[in-house]
Amino acid sequence: MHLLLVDGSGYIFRAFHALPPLNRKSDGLPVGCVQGFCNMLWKLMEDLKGEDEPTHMAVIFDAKGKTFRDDFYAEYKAHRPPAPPELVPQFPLTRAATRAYNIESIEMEGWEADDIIATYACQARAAGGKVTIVSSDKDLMQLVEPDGSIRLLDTIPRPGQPPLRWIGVEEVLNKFGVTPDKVIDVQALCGDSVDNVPGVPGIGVKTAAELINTYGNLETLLERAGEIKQNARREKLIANAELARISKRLVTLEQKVPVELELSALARQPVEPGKLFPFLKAMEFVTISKRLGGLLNADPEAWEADPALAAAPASPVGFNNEARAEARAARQEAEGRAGSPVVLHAAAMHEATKAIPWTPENYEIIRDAAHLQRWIDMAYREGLVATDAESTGLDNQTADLVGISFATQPGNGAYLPLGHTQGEGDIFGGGKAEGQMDTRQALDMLRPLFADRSILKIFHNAKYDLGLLARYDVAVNSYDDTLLLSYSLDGPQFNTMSELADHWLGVPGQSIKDLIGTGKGQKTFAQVDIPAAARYAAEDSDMTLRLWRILKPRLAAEGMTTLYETIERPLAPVLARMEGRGISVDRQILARLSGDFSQRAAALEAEAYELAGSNFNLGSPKQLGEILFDRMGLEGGTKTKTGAWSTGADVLEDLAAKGVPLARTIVDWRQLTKLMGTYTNALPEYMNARTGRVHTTYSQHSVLTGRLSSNDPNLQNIPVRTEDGRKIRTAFVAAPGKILISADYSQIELRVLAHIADIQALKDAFEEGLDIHAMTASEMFGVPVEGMPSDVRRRAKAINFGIIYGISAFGLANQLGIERSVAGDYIKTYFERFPGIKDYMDEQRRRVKIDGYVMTLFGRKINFPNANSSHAAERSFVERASINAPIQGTAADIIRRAMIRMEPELQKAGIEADMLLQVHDELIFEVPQGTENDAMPVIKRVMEGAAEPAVRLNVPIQVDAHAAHNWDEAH
DNA sequence: GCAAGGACGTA
DNA sequence: GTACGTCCTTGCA
Repeated sequence: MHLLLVDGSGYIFRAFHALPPLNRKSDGLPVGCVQGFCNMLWKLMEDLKGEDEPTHMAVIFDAKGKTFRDDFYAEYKAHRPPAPPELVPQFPLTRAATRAYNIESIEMEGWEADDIIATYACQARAAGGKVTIVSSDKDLMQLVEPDGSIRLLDTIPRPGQPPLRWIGVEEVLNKFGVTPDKVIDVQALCGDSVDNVPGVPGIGVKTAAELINTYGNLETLLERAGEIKQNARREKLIANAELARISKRLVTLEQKVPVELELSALARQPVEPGKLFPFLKAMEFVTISKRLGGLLNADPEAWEADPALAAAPASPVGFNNEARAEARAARQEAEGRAGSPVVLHAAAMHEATKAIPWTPENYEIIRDAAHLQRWIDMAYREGLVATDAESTGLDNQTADLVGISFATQPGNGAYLPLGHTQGEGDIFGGGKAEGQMDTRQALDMLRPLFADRSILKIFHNAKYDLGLLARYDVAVNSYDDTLLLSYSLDGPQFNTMSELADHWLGVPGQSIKDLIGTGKGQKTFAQVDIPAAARYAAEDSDMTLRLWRILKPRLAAEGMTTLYETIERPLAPVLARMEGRGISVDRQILARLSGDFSQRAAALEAEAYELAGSNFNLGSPKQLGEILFDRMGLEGGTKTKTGAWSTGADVLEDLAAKGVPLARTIVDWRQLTKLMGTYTNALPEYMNARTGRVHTTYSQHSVLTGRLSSNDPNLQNIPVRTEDGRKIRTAFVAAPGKILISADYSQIELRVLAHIADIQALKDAFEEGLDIHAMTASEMFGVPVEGMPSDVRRRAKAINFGIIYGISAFGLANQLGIERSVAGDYIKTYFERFPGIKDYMDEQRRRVKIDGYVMTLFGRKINFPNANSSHAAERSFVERASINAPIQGTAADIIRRAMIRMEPELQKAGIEADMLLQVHDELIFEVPQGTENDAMPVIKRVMEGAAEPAVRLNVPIQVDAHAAHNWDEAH
């Protein structure tokens, strides 16, 4: 018999430190050690052929938890740091690898791998067999037998040494200066700092071997310690005799572990392709699979990946597609499986990262090129750097760069100040503060780093930094964004660094207000003194890096990799460029409108005072309510939730219809003042002095359903419904020599609904290009489309929208001004005419209660933590929102995909067109005049095909595009 | 100076 | 009935 025992745990740790990191391609799971382990096992079996070929074999691992040694010496291995988080998911995988090779994998709680190895080695030797222990652990040297029946084999590759190194008595003598039977006595004296075996302080291997060789063994030495001549050595031995005895117990391997498997059960089994290839495929080890396939004369492609270990399916999930429903089931199972490797990894990264202490005193201030170069070098060594640009404001189109911070490992950090000023209270802002690098020199050094695709830059809100850095001609390739990671995983739940730090790291986030103040006395970051700024900025990068370590692995664990990598991350630079371009606004048109509106508003104001019989603040709903309902005593007033009179437009319209002229006056006045306050007066304030254009800021991470939002100014709510409102659109103009194109999706949400809920009648109508609201009316009310009264169509339109919004009889009645019972009948009829709708709605209601979220066709999750609220109104709200969210969200995903593809497609087609704005289902472009007819078909094609190939919609998507010199005419 | 509420602009 | 952002008033610190 020849028994081969492999020290699996020892191998994993050595592989971890020796091999470069490797991640599974489809989900980023670390698998470097697993791959190394697989290679090692195979190579071992190849190398040990002929007379060294083992007849029995097992791989032994350390089990987690305490061992009997901890019972009598609590400090044993106490200083050992927790396993690196990348290693944690690989522990179970190496066990699985062993089984895949059809080799016994053995571990026992309470025992170290070495004890189990010792036990089997002794058993085999007693049975007259030969034993080879594959390990480079010196603790196992005590087992070596002079007769060669037990040997160690070191297979860890070392430069300049043969690949296989046999360790027999001679090698043990070289290492410990004694024969194997005395190794434990030597170790008892010299101890082991790694395992925290104390030994006798001040005695090393050399002295220990000399003493043991002189006195024969440890007990004799300790008994006769008084005879030793050297004073210090004698006293140490006498004082620490007990420590030496404990140390000996610690290093002595137990040879009588109650092992479960008999020796005979370790007899070698042939490799079975049916066990091997499903594992290798799950790990995505293509090269190993091919090589072993050739050697075993088997086709690796004949086996599917082991579903228990494979990457979670990232494919999007739909409602009406059976294959996708299956994928969803598989993914949810994967998500719920606590022991799944990616889930394990994510949890380990979270734990490990949280445990890293905060050491702000270590943050550095970079004041010269040499120091900056050291940080650039560190980024190259790590392959990544978290970074954050500090600037003078929140708008990256006007703010100036003040400094840049970096972190390459959790706990380190540096700040490169560039634009700090000196001297406060001086209206000229003082000069440049001392001790800062020249901005141009620093950026020249940093440009290659930011552009280097092999170095990952980690931002929090990359869009801001990308847009700011672009103004300094710094291009960024290869980046991650913790804000978008968080949004992909958790939606808009955590929006700020502060909230993320609080939730994931358990530390309070920083407040910029503490540095720059607030209100009138607010400073800019440039005025903050450099040490304080450095502490803040470096910590920001440190936090970003820590958050990244926690959030990135969650993508794979929770099946959100595709969403993040194909939609969220690539969209950020597209938005940054749109923000940077801005749109041209005609100041004169706005000024003329302001004049017109304010004159008319003033007239209405006077009229209102006349009608009310007194002057009051027309802008105060409180005062208006009191005048209408208390003083004038009008009937039919309703109260808001705070008990104030309700004076909304619908209430005033009702009153006007009942012959209250004041109500009409107020409605008109409100419209005009709204247009002035929000648009004609406000927009010119947003014109950028540098570009002469208006630059909105998009928020990619604020909307529950996946839509964008626009702010400062909001260019997604420019008026369109009223004639006066539309005049404002005429002020959004093309630059000289250019023309605007507006391209909008026609009925995108109803089409998405028709697809998701699989409504044949709706799909047919879209296929035939019918007027969808007229078709609905005709189905519901039995009125022919030809010559249909406009009111009938209007009612059907309201119902169609109602369906998208998660219809209720109450809401529909309100909208149409009809009885609730009539609205209920409408809904009933609708469900009868389009039966799939009800199924869809019920399915979403059911899912949100089970899962706490619903999903778009592209796999975006929309969370509803209150789905099972005890508050009935809240529950109903969640039900409606969960019906709407997959529809609105899928439409949002589609236009996001269109935007990501638009620029490369335009370029490919040789078309010069700048994408300027997005308004949920509409994209605005600026193109050279005369090229619009070339641009529009490309734009249409990209938008209409944006769902594919990820999702094949079974309704046609239609985009209408128009070109004109201003937005009103183009729309 | 700030937060909340009401009102209203968009898809 | 869904999803947003902004302006203005009000009330409190």
